[in-house]
Amino acid sequence: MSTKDAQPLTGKDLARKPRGFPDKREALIHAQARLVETVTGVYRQWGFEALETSAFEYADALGKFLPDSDRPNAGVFALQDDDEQWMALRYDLTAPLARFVAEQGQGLGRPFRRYAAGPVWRNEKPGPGRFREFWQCDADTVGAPGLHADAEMIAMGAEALRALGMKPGEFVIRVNTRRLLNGVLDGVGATSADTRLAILRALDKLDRLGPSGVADLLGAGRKDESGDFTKGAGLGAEEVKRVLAFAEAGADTRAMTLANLAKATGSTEEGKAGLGELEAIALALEALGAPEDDVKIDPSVVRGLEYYTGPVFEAELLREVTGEDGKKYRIGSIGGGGRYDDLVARFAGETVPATGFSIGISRLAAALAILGEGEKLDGPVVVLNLEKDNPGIALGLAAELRKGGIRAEAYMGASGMRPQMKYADRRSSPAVVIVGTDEIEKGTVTIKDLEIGAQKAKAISSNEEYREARPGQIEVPRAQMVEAVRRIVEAHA
RNA sequence: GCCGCCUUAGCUCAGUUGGUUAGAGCGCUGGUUUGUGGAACCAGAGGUCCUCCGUUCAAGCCGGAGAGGCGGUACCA
Repeated sequence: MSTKDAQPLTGKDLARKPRGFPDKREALIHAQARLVETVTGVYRQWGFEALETSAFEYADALGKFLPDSDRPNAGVFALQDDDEQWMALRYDLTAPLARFVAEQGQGLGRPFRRYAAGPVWRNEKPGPGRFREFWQCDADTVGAPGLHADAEMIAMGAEALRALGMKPGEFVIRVNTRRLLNGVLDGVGATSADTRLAILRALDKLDRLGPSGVADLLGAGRKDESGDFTKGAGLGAEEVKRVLAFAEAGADTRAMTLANLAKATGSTEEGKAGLGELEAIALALEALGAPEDDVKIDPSVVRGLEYYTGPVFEAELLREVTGEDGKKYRIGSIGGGGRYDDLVARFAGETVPATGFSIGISRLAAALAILGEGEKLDGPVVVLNLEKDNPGIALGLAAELRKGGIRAEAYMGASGMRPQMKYADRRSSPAVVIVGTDEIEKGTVTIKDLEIGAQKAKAISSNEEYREARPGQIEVPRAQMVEAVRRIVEAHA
């Protein structure tokens, strides 16, 4: 600290972006806006209403459910208000909802069904598709204890992902319940909190590490590629086998998985109760028409180690994603949720059953950007500034186009024509308007369709020919400019 | 947090046994063409060789420490 303070940063060293806090440009902003609009549209259709809370909450309202109880100060961004109370940026949209519900008390009718979209902040190590500031889009039902409320969340989540254009097999929502997991833990005689936690964490990695990796983690431990060692849960060989058999009970259909689980679960109270929960959810999913491809029961889903009390769900992008750099990226989880019956009780004393689903907008947008599915957006029409002594001509024409409802700008600067054309090209302009001495004398404007121009240019080899051809170019009387430009712009859209 | 790899221009990188003024391609800004996107040619801008300390007559290159980045792992409400 002291060394750095003594040598203040200057110049480029000063222009540093904190990692994990993305700068978003045109294409990404529009992609995210479309995602939010689509997802909230589905939530509204299912009868949820909008609720926005602010970025900051008091740290104690975010509660003991901090990111990592091993490192209580990491995970959230916190600061002290001028009355010395600790405030923290929200790390999800659920904890603030619980605070809101508790604060409103009986005044809020129940069940309360709300959706929300906005940024959340987590102070963690960022990675590809993983940020310290990112958007989530949530729906929650507060005050509904029945399992059909959880099933509704799951089916609606699947519908939202479908609405975003995902095809069968491109994503899956995997469903489990904490009670079933508790049954397994009881079944192998895991009593200490540490051991139970280690087993759950190992299970959660089944899809990434595979059965042998999970077996290592359940037993003595596992060494990763870099040689780092992770201590295991310390189960005996027989227990490892039983836990793995349970975790791998997932099958093609929900009914088959349930049948497998009935065999693997054993006779513990919690196990039976958990199985019953999943059966009830499966039934409701049937009624809601949730496709088998979209929603699977998967006993290896753990998720939410702290506040989930019952069913948990995890949405995963299955498509393999290859970036422009040729590298393959694993996007993984793009959403999830579950039942959190005790969260409101922290504030109110009164237990309020609640369940919710959350879609990770930023991660999805990053995935779609990597997939190259960002929208190609047209830039503005550019009016070239050729009469350098009289920039008012270009300004006036641009104003006229805008008045006609066309997105347009006059070129700012006094460069030659070539740089101005290059500028319009880089902006992805649909057209440029060219008015120089010739046009002024004739009372016309020249309009160039840049897309047609680009297509025709491919067939032209010499530079002279290219210039002579002036592809995609028309000259119209000045009075017809707005209409002629509009035709070109609309043909692009 | 732990482990590994990496750090030279906006980007991708070259840079010999330590040797004088650190380069290329792409990109950017312009010009050749007072008026045409691609191509060609020409020019220009752009560098704390990550930082500091050390070794040396001499360090982008060698040694040490630190920082940052990437990947893995842990964690992920």
